[in-house]
Amino acid sequence: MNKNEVYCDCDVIHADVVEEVKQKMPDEYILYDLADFFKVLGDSTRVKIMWALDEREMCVCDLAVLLNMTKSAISHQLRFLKQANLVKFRREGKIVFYSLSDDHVKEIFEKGLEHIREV
Amino acid sequence: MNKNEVYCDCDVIHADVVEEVKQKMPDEYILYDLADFFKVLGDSTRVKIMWALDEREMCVCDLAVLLNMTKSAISHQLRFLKQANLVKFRREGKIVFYSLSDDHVKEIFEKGLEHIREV
DNA sequence: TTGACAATTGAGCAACTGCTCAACTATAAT
DNA sequence: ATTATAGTTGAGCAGTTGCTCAATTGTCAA
Repeated sequence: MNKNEVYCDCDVIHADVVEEVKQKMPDEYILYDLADFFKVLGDSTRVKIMWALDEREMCVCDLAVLLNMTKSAISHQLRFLKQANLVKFRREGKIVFYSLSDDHVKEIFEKGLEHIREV
Repeated sequence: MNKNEVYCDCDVIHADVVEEVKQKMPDEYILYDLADFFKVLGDSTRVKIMWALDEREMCVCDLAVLLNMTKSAISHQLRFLKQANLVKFRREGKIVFYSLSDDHVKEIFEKGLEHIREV
């Protein structure tokens, strides 16, 4: 796909505004990564996991029991959270304990929760 | 589907932990709404729109030109953002101007951006 | 009233996502 | 070694999502 192709179906109305905003626009990949970051938090199962891990370190089985889901389903979602660096883990024998990996994320998560509770 | 049915395929390992976390767990719908909130921010088109509106109030056409997309596509996404109360709008003749509706959201959005830039 | 243009909307489709299921690995106990 | 349990993984499928396209609404100017 040609990146320079024009898909827009209308003429610019406020050329000055568009130009000004375009100048300041961050690199494409930054906004892409930002969307991916929010996307990881944009699923109820993952949000529940995040909330639980925000309370306590937990293993896959406990999470499965808590959320009444299969280990497999939980494990799949933990994979996303791991890849996005939202959770970390430690192994203790057969058991793998998960916890939140990042205070920054914790803050954003808790701010989101606060926002929802006010609406 | 029966809500009380058990889907989990394993026994609880740390019953005390699960019980404690279950007690504190917010109502189902709260975490559901939180996921929906993040989900709205979890798309690159909507993130770009949010970023642009964080800079300046803009009309549909200008957004379409800025992001090189059709008015229709932009309008569809603005619909989501409207429904989620992330943007507000005002009509001026034929033109509809959109802007961010919420300082809380602005803060979460900017914190997310900051987080991405640090990684 | 008619035409022009900004914006919205619904149907439909291709791409994506979250789960299930079955097979697998890792570790510990016997 | 064998068995049991915790956890992971890949394929596949049903449900969801973001776009296109065409039709429509809303507003203004001639």
